[in-house]
Amino acid sequence: MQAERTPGWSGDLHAVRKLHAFAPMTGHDRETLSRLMAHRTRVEPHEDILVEGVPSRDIFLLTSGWAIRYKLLSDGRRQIVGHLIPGDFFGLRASMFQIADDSVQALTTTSIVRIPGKSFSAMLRDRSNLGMAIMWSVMREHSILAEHAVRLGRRSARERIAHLLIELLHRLQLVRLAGDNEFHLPLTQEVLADTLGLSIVHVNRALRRLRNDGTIALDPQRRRVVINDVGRLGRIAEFSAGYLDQGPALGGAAD
Amino acid sequence: MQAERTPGWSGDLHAVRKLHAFAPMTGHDRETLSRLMAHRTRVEPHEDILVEGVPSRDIFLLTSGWAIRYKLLSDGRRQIVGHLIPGDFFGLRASMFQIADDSVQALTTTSIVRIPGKSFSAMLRDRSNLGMAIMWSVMREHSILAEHAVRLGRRSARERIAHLLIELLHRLQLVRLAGDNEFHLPLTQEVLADTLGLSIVHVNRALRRLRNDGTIALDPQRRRVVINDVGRLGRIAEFSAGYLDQGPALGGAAD
DNA sequence: GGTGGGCGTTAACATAGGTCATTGTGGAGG
DNA sequence: CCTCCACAATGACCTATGTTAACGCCCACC
Repeated sequence: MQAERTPGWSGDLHAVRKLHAFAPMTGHDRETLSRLMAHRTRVEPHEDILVEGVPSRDIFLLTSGWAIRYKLLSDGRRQIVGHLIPGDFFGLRASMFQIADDSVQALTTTSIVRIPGKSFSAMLRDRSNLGMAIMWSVMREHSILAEHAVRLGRRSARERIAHLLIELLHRLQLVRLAGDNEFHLPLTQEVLADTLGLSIVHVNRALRRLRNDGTIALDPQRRRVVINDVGRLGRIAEFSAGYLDQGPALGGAAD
Repeated sequence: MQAERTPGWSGDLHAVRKLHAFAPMTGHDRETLSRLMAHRTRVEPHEDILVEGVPSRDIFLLTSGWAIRYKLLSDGRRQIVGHLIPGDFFGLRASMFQIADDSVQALTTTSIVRIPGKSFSAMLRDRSNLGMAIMWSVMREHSILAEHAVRLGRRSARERIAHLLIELLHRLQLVRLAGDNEFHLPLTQEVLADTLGLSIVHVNRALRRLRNDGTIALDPQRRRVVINDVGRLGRIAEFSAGYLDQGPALGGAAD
């Protein structure tokens, strides 16, 4: 369903802010993006945008709301392999391979922009900053995924939660969707559990401990987290932002 | 330390075979590769080739032996995030960002080829098949990593081992380093544990069960695995090869 | 031909985290 | 106003996996 207008850069600043952190978005790039954004689509919660095993050629940009990338096992177990927030692209891998190798589902009402595979190829061919910036954001996603694996394989429940919260804080700050120490977190405990490889009950326990500690505060109604002591949470998580804050090495592969 | 000669394609077939699965390697591509391979380096077990946090501009190609990609926590916990086998490239992310965001260490005596960042950039700029093929192999690695996360987050010890073995069987077969149902596996139980997010003891237990089952056979001396019943192991793992066997969509982003 | 170190194997025991079951609460819809 | 439903919260209990500790084997090295 069609939704918001696209008056200049009102709602799409997220992507620009993020990409800008990598490569300067020229007027031309912005124009290109803006043209691509001509038609946005609204997606409702629980709707799948990409489905594992199904062909897809296009690239997507999430412009508002949250989504997850996940895989299912036949007995219903689900592992969430990533979270998509405004400014994130997805579908690139699916467009390079024949088919999507994981599913993407909206968590909240979201709006997305579909960039035809052809347009994206053209951008790459022209070596526009935009194309390069998107490649960079794929690499960054790869880094995030590697940290996710460490979280799943070698951290305790408490550490996993702490680490995820700090990671999200950083990512959201980059697109100005988080304050210094608080943000809107539309994840149910079930989603957290499937992200962190834990049971719902245990997520609840660990969360409560963190709250009793006074380390964080949750407002379940407004779905808001406040991190009372960012330093402490970071220490629990043993978080180091290296994998998120890397600028590009412009002389390198992207030269 | 300098080692083998590079007479034509003797030892480097692995990479070619793998890349060929993606895009036809023209004579020109082969020539380029071969020029790049001019000097190979030998790396001894336990030697780090890349270190998390340390700058690196070059791309590497592993031409023989095994290596791992890993991260450490301050108390010594280690999570292996990937295995590198002959034909695998690494260092691309490190070259796009300022620094490596994980470490790469040789498991066996290996030989590697260092491709200067500049040469790689040039290949990309020229849109050579080689450059594209390398991008493709990065994407494939991303897919493998996503499956790794699922393995860590939502599979039991037994399933994790089964899944890893089948994955390695497939990957090794692609470069002709595995037979129909057996291959050389130079991973100690400690490495398996750090890969699978388990303790050494528990890896041992799960492995023994698999052996008692008759599902697999191990020759610890010769470091060889024989999978007596590939179908069964695959069913235990709930393995589907989609994420490994994807050919390229040449009309897509790589068009 | 000792000896020491790396690796695999096992048993006994400890615990983080899973499962099951129940209750509360707020919002959506009749 | 009542009902339903999704979600959070918690207690009781269970189990997969971790920990500690010991032992054996092979092999490299002295």
